Amino acid sequence: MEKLTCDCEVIHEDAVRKAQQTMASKEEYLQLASLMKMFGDGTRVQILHVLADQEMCVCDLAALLGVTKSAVSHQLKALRLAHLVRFRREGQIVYYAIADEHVQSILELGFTHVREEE
Amino acid sequence: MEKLTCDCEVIHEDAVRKAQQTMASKEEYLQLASLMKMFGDGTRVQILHVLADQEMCVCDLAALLGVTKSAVSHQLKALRLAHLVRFRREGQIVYYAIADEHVQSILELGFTHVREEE
DNA sequence: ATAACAGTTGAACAATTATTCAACAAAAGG
DNA sequence: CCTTTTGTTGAATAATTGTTCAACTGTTAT
Repeated sequence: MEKLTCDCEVIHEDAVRKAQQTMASKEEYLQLASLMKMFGDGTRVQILHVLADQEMCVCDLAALLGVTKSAVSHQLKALRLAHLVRFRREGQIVYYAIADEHVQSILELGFTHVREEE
Repeated sequence: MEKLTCDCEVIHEDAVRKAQQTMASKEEYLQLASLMKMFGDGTRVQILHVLADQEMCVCDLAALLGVTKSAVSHQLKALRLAHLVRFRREGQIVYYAIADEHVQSILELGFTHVREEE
């Protein structure tokens, strides 16, 4: 039995109960939110879109996006932790690429939605 | 001809040029990022997931999520501006629902990705 | 060794953001 | 008309976040 900590009473008890049953756990929503957060930044979304076509090294990404290597590296680390990119080292150069096809699918759905708005 | 404002030289000129051609405009990336940002918060993503199943009023959402009506209303406004939810008023009660099927598709892809991680 | 270059990291700073509180608008009912 | 209730709004606050700078790692070449 969970106390409802809000400033109002439930109006449609049936709807709320039904929702409670179909909901995922709070942790899962937080995981989902932090995944989606990766797509919620201009620099990161550019990186992901570019890497969906071809692998690239940090330096080229920095030049392409007009930011410092450091900035790109920080963002790539975040994307790595979210399992959205993978990388391979070749000498001193590190090449990054998209981790899997989900990334591309999510980007495409997003673009579709954006382009449909008036 | 655009000056590259970063702290390094281009290493793979061909890769960078190819990327430049397939890239969308900066504005489009920012629009996409602000769309995806809507999914990048625990409260909002819960709201979207719940509304994907059934419409709900602000009060019930607040009770369900354990936050104030005000917090829910602020988030619903953001979701409205991103064209992710629509609403109808019935007396004093305002019912919110998902705007279109894209929302559900994006959520599902996200959940799939999250659940695939070890 | 030493120098040069690619990349990473942590601290600091600025900017954005999510929540609460309080005040307000709009509808319903006594 | 006055009260109650749903919902919205703006200001304030706290927390998160993206970038830069500077220092550091590791690899390559002289």
